[in-house]
This record gives sequence, structure tokens and C-alpha cells, in this order.
Amino acid sequence: MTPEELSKTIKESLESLIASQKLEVSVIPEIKIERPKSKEHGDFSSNIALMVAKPAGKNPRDVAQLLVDDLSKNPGIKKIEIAGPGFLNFTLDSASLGELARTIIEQSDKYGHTDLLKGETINIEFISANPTGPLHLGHTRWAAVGDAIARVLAASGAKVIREFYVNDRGSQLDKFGASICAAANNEAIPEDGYHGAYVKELATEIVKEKPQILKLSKSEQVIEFREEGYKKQLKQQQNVLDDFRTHFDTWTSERSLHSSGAVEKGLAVLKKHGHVFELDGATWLRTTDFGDDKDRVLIKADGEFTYFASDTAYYVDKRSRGNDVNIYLLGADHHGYVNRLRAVAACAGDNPDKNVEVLIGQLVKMLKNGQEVRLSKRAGNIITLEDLVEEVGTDAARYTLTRYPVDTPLTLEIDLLTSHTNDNPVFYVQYAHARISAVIRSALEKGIDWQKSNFNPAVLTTQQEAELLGALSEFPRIVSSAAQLREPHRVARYLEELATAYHSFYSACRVLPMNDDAVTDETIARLMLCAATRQVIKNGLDLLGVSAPEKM
RNA sequence: GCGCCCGUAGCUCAACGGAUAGAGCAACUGGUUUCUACCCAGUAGGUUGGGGGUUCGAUUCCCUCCGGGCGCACCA
Repeated sequence: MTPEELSKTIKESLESLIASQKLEVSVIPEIKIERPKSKEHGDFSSNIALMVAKPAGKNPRDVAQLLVDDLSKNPGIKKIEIAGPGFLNFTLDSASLGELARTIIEQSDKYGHTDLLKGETINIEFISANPTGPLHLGHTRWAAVGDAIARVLAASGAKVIREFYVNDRGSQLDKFGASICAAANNEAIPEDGYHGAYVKELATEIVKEKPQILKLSKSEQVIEFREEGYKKQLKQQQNVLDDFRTHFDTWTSERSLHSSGAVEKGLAVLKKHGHVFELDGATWLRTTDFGDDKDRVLIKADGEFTYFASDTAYYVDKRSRGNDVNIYLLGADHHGYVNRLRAVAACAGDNPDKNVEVLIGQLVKMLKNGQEVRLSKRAGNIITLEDLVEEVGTDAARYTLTRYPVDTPLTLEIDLLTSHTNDNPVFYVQYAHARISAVIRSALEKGIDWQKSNFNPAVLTTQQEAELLGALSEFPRIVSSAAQLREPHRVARYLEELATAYHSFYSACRVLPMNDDAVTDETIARLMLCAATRQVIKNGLDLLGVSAPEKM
């Protein structure tokens, strides 16, 4: 019996109590099944009696007793206890609990997947770095977290579009061009330009490929260097992200919004809804109608579109592509955008609570030798995605970055991360996977065909086996909540718990027969349990984009 | 000044409004003749920044104060 089945059973029980008028409740709340922290509280628990007591006008413990009387008939349930104010603590019989292993193996890589978000089309935009330099540590966090969110959403049945917005227009790009140009001509780079070593490298590369550039006028050179540098830098970002296992479905460039007429179209939509006005020669959007602190300029007095105009057009464009929910993953330094993005949605006639979701990620701080390294793209003193991967590898980088909720600032201690052993829970989880793989390999070498043998779940009776099964049963709920809350770190934390449950089981319960001992029901059942655990670890690591090695 | 986020063990961090607030690291005590010791079992460590409120029940929700981070362009 899985938690989902138990939940259903309780619901049926409640319905029958209501039908027989022993209980009077108009609406049955969602019945949540938890795995109690304390072992004394059984395999699963529910607070449903506490939830129902008030509307029913009864004492919670009395409601609990009614449920116990009705549910005890159920064959898979060994024991139900009423605890504290009215919690129901369930203990399943071992056969009923152990069946889960078979379920997991049958569902294989689909175990944990649900259709919770079926029918929703969700667009998740993240990173969206300027194509004027390498991706830094902050971008790397979004690469790992954004991709992991996309994965849990997809596992929960949503149609997901991963999107990257390329800011290939405007003054930052011009400064980029001027910087490369200066570097190519061995001149001082403008103070507000880009000073990283990569600028000089780009300049050298471009001159080598197109030496005639240097014969152009300075103003033409700047444009040429800008365009060549942009192409190269974007390509570089794409390659790096590819290696980082973060693949985007859509790359939308700001220029294309202008060339395709999307900007005019977006403006027309906003005008239609009546929130556009003229003042001091400029065209404004009245975002203050919807909670923004000030109105925003769409077209400057000199006739140029603002960056904000592109943003609004981009939103309208995304919606027109059928995206119901538009998630933006932004750094804390952009949190001022939240109200304005929501206002844009409202100005376009949408519901900001439904169509827009902004996730603000706190910045990543890095300590090296106990001192903070300030990250600044402009100054050139930056730690890039590649630097991090080079130090710790893609698996450890992705895992470490997805292990924490994004709304807390993250401090990476590079010295710890580079040590490869300390404080890197990814190794702990991966090791559990490799360890199980070794056990299963040995079983095959010994000629134990556990997959074709009779599985008797009733022999899984030890405390460690029950704990492990309990942990395995939680996975679907964890994935669902990670998707609904957009918090993939829950998957990582769960995997650590699961790995602990496995290691604990492993040291307490011998799986394979010793020496010439015979293969028993217990051997087969434990191998099933191992295989189920391995499957769940693999499924969980997949959701984080981390590999599950067979050997370590 | 206005606004957003954060404050939990010595450190880094968890905890759908639920039961005795949990892990890892660091400290201490034990454990392996056999399947991967990159492991396991245990001890110690807390007024969840302070104070109010909401309720059966608050780390979680509301108010306020304190402390820290960040943002408030006809820049992008």
C-alpha cells in the first residue's frame, strides 16, 4: 500500500461515515499522508481528524476514533493508533508495505512522475545573460536550478519550455564592441567597458580571422567587432551550457523582437487595454495602475524604444505562443522588476497571479582562503561557470547549487568544494547508487536471477527495511511538491535521506547469501528492495541533472 | 526615505501551519573475517534575532522593533 492508496482509502472511509450520518462535513479537505519523524508513530500518519473536527463540530479524537473503527477492516493495515490531539498513526503489515518495491521496479523511470500539472504549458526563462562575456557563478546557479525546476515540472506532467532571452541590443553591447575594438588596437579599454581577459582574447581571434577589419574606420570597426564578438560570445555561452547539461528549447533575441514587429504588436496590445499615455514627448505605460511604484517609459522622447518596451513585447509574445505560466528566474539585484513584470501582465489584460511567476534568487557569494571574492563582470574579476566545473565537476556543481532554496544567499567555500570529499553530499548519494549497483552485479555473478524469482514482500520485516520502504514511498510526493513549489532542493534533500536509509539498511541487513548458503525468499526480497532503491536514486538524480554512476 | 529578501546548533544549511525543531562539517565514544568503510551506531551542542497577535498547534501566517543583503533611470 502506497501513501496515495492509503489517502484514497481514508477518503472512502470518510465518505461512508458521512453517508451513514455519523459525521457531518460538507467538504472533505485534501488528505495528506506524512511519514512521521519518529519511528514510534508508525509507517505513515495523517492529521485528517484534526482538519475535519472543527467543521464537523466534534472533538478531534472522537473523529479519529470513528475513522479507526472504519479503517481497521482494511487488510493491509496492521495497526492504527490515535495520538496527541488526534493524529492517526498507521502501521502497515510488511507484505503490504513491501509491495512497493515491485511497484517501483515495474514503473521504472516513471516512478515519481505524476499528471499533477497535466495540461499546463509552463515557460521558464532563466540565465538570460548579456552576450558580452562568460557566464558567471550567479548564472551557473540559475542554470542548475532553472533546469532542475524544468525537470520536476515535466515529471509532474506539465509541458515545459526552457527559454533564454538574449540581450543583443543596446548600450551594453555597444560598450562590448568598443572594448574589443580598443583591445584590438592596443588602446586603453574605456573605463565603463569590459576589462576581462576574454576581451583581449576575442580581439585577437577576430583580427586573426578577419584582418581587414583593422583597415575600416574606427566607427565601422566598433560595429564589426561588436557583431563578431557577440556571435562568438553567444556561441561560447551555448557550448558551456550544453556541457553543463542545460539545454534550452528557445533562444529569443531582443533584436528579433524588433525586426519581427513583435514590439509594435506588444505596444498595440497594451494600447488596446488603455494603459498607454503620452507625457513630455515620451510614451509611457501606466504600471502604477497595478502596484508598480512608478510609471515606465516605452518610447523615449528621442523616438527610441526602451529596454522596457522590449520586455513588454517579449511578455506578449510569450503569451501568444501559448504559455499559460511564465516563470522568470531573476537575481536579487533585479527584484525591483517583480512589480513591473506583474504590472505588464495586468496591463496586457492578464492575471499576474496566474500568468506570471517571478522567482528571486539571492546572490552567490564565494569565499576563497576565507576572503570574499567579489564578482564583477565589468571588472573582469569573475569566476565563471567553467571555472567551477573545472574545480569540482559538473555533477558536484549542479548538485551543490540545487541543494539550497534559491531565496537564501549561497556561500560557496571553494576550498571545501575542491576537496571533493568533505561537505559534498552528491558523493554520498552517488556512492549509495554505486554500492547498490555492486550488490546487484554480484548477485548476477552468483547466478541469482532475482527478477524471475518469486517475490515475497512479507519477509521484509526489519526496522531498517521498513524505514527504507517508507522513504521510497515518499518520492512521488517529494517530486510533486518540488514542482508545485518550484523548489528542486527538496529532491536533493530527499535523496540524502534515502541514501542514509539505504546505507543503514546495508550495514544491518545482509543481502546476498554468505559462502554456500542457499538463496532464500529474504535474498530475493532484499534484492528487489535494492533494485527499487537504485531506481529511485537514479530517478531523483536525473531530476537534478546529475549522473548516477554504477561504479565509483 | 520607500520597497523586496534573509536572520534556526560553533560553521554551512533543512523542516506541506503539526507531535520531542533536524542533517552534514567540526568535537567526543564505539563498530568491518565475507555484498564498495567515500560506510554504520551513538554522545554532546538551541529562549528558531527581540516583543506582541491569529489558533487546538507558529521556525512557518500578521504587526512591530533590531541586525544583514539588495533594489529604487527617458541605462541595458
